[in-house]
Formats: sequence, C-alpha cells, structure tokens
Amino acid sequence: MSNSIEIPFSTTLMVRDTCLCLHVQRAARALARLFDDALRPAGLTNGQFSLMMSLNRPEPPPMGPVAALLAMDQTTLTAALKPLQRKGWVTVMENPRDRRGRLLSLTPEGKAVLAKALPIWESTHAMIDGKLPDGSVARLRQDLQALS
Amino acid sequence: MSNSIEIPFSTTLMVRDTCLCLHVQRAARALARLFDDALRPAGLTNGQFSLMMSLNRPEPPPMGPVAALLAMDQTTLTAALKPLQRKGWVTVMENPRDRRGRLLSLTPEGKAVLAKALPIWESTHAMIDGKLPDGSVARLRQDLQALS
DNA sequence: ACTAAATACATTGATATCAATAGAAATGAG
DNA sequence: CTCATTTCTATTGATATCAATGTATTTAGT
Repeated sequence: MSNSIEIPFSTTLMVRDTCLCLHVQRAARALARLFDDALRPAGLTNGQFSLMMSLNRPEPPPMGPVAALLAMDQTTLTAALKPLQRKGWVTVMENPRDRRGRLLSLTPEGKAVLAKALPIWESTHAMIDGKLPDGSVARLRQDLQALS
Repeated sequence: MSNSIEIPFSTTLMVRDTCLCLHVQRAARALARLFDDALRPAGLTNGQFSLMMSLNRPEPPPMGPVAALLAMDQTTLTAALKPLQRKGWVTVMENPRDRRGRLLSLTPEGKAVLAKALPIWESTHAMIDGKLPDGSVARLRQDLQALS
C-alpha cells in the first residue's frame, strides 16, 4: 500500500538533536546520578536534599507552596515525604488555622542530616562550576528558570 | 548545648537559587508535563516519544547504546520497553550475532504512532521556541549537553 | 581448548512521577 | 445560615528511576 507513515531517519536525527525536552531529561538524569552518588554518604538523594532544604525556613510551610517551588505534582510531594517521615527527619502536622492543610518542618535530626549534606553539595557544585565555561552556569540557570 | 547544626535561612535561599541540579529537575518536570499533555492524544509520554524516536533507525540497535543515548540506566530502559512491547509498538529480539544482547525495533504500528506524534512534537517545540528569547534555546541545548 | 574476566540484560526492591479520583474543610453566593 | 463551589491533601494505579544482584554469553589470557 503506502509507506507514508515512515518517518525519515534524517527527521529522527533532527528531533534527537533539537528536542529541548530530551536534552533536559538527559541532563536531569545525569545530574541526579551525580548528586545522588555524592550525597549517598549523607543518606540523601538529590531530591530529598532539595526538598529538605526548602523546608529549612523560620515558619513551617504548607504543602502547596513547597510543591510549586519544586515544580512537582502535589501527589508526588505527598509520596516523597513518606520516607523522610519514617526516618524522623520531617514532621507533617495539621495546620491549626486550616485543618485541610499540613505544615512541614524539619526535625532536629533532619536539620543535622541536612547540615552534614551541605558541604557535599558545595563541593559537588563547585566541581560542576569548574567543568563548565565561566558564566555558563549562571546563564544556564536563567534559561532553565524561564522553562519552569 | 549547641545549635551549630542549624543551617541559616540565608544559606537555604542561596542553595535554592544556585543549585543547578534543582533547576534542571524543576525544568525537567515542567517540560515533561508540557509534552506529556501535548502528546496524550497520540497515546505517548515524552519519554516514550524520545525512546521510540531513537529506535527509528535503518538498523535495530542493541539496548546499551540506546540507554547511553538517553543518558538512562540500562535497567530503566528494560522497564520502559515493557509497556511499549505490550502495546505492540516495539519489538525486542535476541541478537543472532551476540546472544546476550537484544535488538530493538519499531513495529509498523509503532511507526504509525510515532508519525502521528511528530506534528504534535513540532508544534509544541515551536511554541517553546517562541516563548524564549531568540537564540537562547540553541544555547540552552549546548549548555545542557555539556552536563550529560 | 579451558578458565577467568568482562559484557549485556533481567529481576527485585525502593523511591519518584503524575493522572484520576475521593475526602474533608474552608469559602462564597444567596 | 445553607449549600454549592473551591481548596488542600491522600489514595490508587501506572510508569520511571536507579542500586544491588543474578544469569547467560562472549572475550581474553594461558
């Protein structure tokens, strides 16, 4: 009959080379592995580090704003909190001013874990900074922010 | 005793603002949602689109190089192939020249699904291109490639 | 040819991700 | 105040992700 449903190989190469989504997912996986490896001695993954760092505030935040800050689905946040609660690093309490909501806070143990992880983050980040051309990291951050 | 394990709030803000890993994960989640939504009528997620597009070659590739191309763990690729096999879009066959390996190929149905998804990818990507300053997408791709 | 090492995948278990849905509480219209 | 709507979160089900481990096959050293 017809082979009109075949996509030319040249198109495949173009999509591979230009797809921003693919490039971001690739970089996300690679960076996640890098930070996961570095943070492993502290007992944290990159996502847990970012989440717990976002909870290190004067006032315990509700879940919605935290999910928005991390650009993550609210149900993902609910799930991500579970292991941190089990380990006793994060407390989830009912908001007395709005009983639908929860307030998230770090326990002293959680703060200690985060403090142990901080220097690892610093050295890992410095390593990446050093490997990229001067100024490109700041530029990259800005471009990424425009996407999320 | 001591409160030396407390990380100052200012440090938290600095980490949030500068952490490249967090920025990439955020952008990855946001872009994944964008493409997932757009590709849903075609029955594909962004990851399935990228994977299937990478299989659209003259010769069926083995798993290792595909996983490397997508910067994804080999076990993740094994898992990601399962639903595509079930739907009859991808074939996994033993490599006759190396019986440890597998060769991945698209079925005619898989090619048809991919062809249906391609214009969606094009319009979605054009939309993103239009929303960002001229040239920044190409620059962003280059910077991301340096990370993976 | 024989055997040790390396290679290519698969499986298991844990966490991450989101859509769809449901529940409970607050808010707003009247 | 009442009720419909909205808001905030949890649960379920499916896929995505990777570490640790296991199995089969190939390769290399002898």
